[in-house]
Amino acid sequence: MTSDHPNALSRKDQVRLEREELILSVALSLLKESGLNGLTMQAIADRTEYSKGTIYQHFSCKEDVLAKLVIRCGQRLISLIDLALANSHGLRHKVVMVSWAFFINAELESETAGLVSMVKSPEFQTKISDAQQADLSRIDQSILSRVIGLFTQQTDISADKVKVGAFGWWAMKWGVQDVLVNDWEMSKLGFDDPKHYFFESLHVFLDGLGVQRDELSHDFEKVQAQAKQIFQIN
Amino acid sequence: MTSDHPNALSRKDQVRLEREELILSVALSLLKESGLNGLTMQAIADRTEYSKGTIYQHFSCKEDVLAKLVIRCGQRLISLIDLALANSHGLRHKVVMVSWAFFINAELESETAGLVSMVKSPEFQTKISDAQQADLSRIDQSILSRVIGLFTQQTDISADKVKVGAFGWWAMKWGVQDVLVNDWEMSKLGFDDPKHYFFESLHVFLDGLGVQRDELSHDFEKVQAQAKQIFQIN
DNA sequence: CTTTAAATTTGACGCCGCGTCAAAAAATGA
DNA sequence: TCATTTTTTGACGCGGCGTCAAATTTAAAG
Repeated sequence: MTSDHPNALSRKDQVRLEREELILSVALSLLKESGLNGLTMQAIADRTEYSKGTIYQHFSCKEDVLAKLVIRCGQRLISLIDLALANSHGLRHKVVMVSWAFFINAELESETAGLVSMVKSPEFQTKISDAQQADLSRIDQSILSRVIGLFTQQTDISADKVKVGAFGWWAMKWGVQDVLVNDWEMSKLGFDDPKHYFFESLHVFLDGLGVQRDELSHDFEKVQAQAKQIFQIN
Repeated sequence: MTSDHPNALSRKDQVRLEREELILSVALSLLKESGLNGLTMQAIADRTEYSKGTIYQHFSCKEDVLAKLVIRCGQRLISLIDLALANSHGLRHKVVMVSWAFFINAELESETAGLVSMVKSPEFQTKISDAQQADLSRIDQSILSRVIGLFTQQTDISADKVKVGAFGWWAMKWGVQDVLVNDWEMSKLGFDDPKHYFFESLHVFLDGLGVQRDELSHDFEKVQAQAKQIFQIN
């Protein structure tokens, strides 16, 4: 039983992979339509026209499905970040564009983005496989190492500030994500557009770090348009 | 049936309130011992020596219990913040001490602190009463208004930066909270003590805002000791 | 103290979703 | 065609949530 295509997946694996895709896409659509509550294993089975047992041959539990969704979302994010880094110039501009990668990725699949912090909770982690935990961990590592590398390579920031820069950006970014995904009552307190305030805060932070200013980066609308163009949105 | 103590709670209400306390303390201890999974309505009933039905006379659902825990935790936080504000001087020092209020509050009851973002999720919000939602909302408002007030009153920050300052601090703070409660694999990337990095980042941010520096605020150990003293920890 | 009425407590019950597994169906191959 | 392996199926058991009719307790009235 040798494969016809030595380098390709066997027919069996091919089918298996396609079905996994199907299950995930169905899960995502259920999530969009009726939220976490509407996403049940039975519902996935019904919608995919398979039975529950078959679903369980691909995913060990509900958490496994959700984790996989988050992992895919994270991988897409990384590719957006790489696009951002490849299409920007200067530390400040790069940091801004990387931040936009996050926002746009979250917009592309807000349902999934909202699950990230839940997936990182201890309760959740105990239910998923070590492999999945490792995948999730690797995503954060990939992102953070890119940011650290970015701060390191650029000349306009002192060596001892590199990690502080990466950390501060990381913390701010997650804080805002939290605010955005559940739409925290920010507006009730006069913060109508959290993204605007995020970028203002980010610039203040970069100022504090001693990162060189540039005109383009401070123009919210212009940078947003640029981001959408780079990431090919709309 | 007039009350013996005109200004006090009626006997009935008194009993009711005591029992609510009991239920919450039992819920908290269950949470500490066996996590969210171990916290079931039946377990609360067993531990309190009441029956499930009676528990349900106090709380409409499990989420109601959790929300109440988070609200109490938030109220204690506000009192810590007020202590911090009353015992610190100058904008930078005050911001630092308020941040410590958060960290120490989270340490005092880490189980509850870890629930905050979950409680804010849309799924969760649909399950709790409007009153609870309002209480939760009010806590954030109280905190943010104190911080905004703080930035407004001080003279070393321009008016148009006030909201940016409050927002940036808020975002950073939540981001770090996220990192701390689930212990995000920060250490794997060389960020051994997130709190240290948080305060370094915070100072960078305050620098960027143009907040006056002072010696004390930059000494992590000293400020931590001061915070513990003010909040009467240990 | 008894009787009656109201208030409170109880836990068995119904429901739903998860995950399992023996049996059925399909695929393989001889 | 039939035997064997692989895959699929959905009925089932379990556990937790929330309910509600019945039991118990408390209060009031006679």
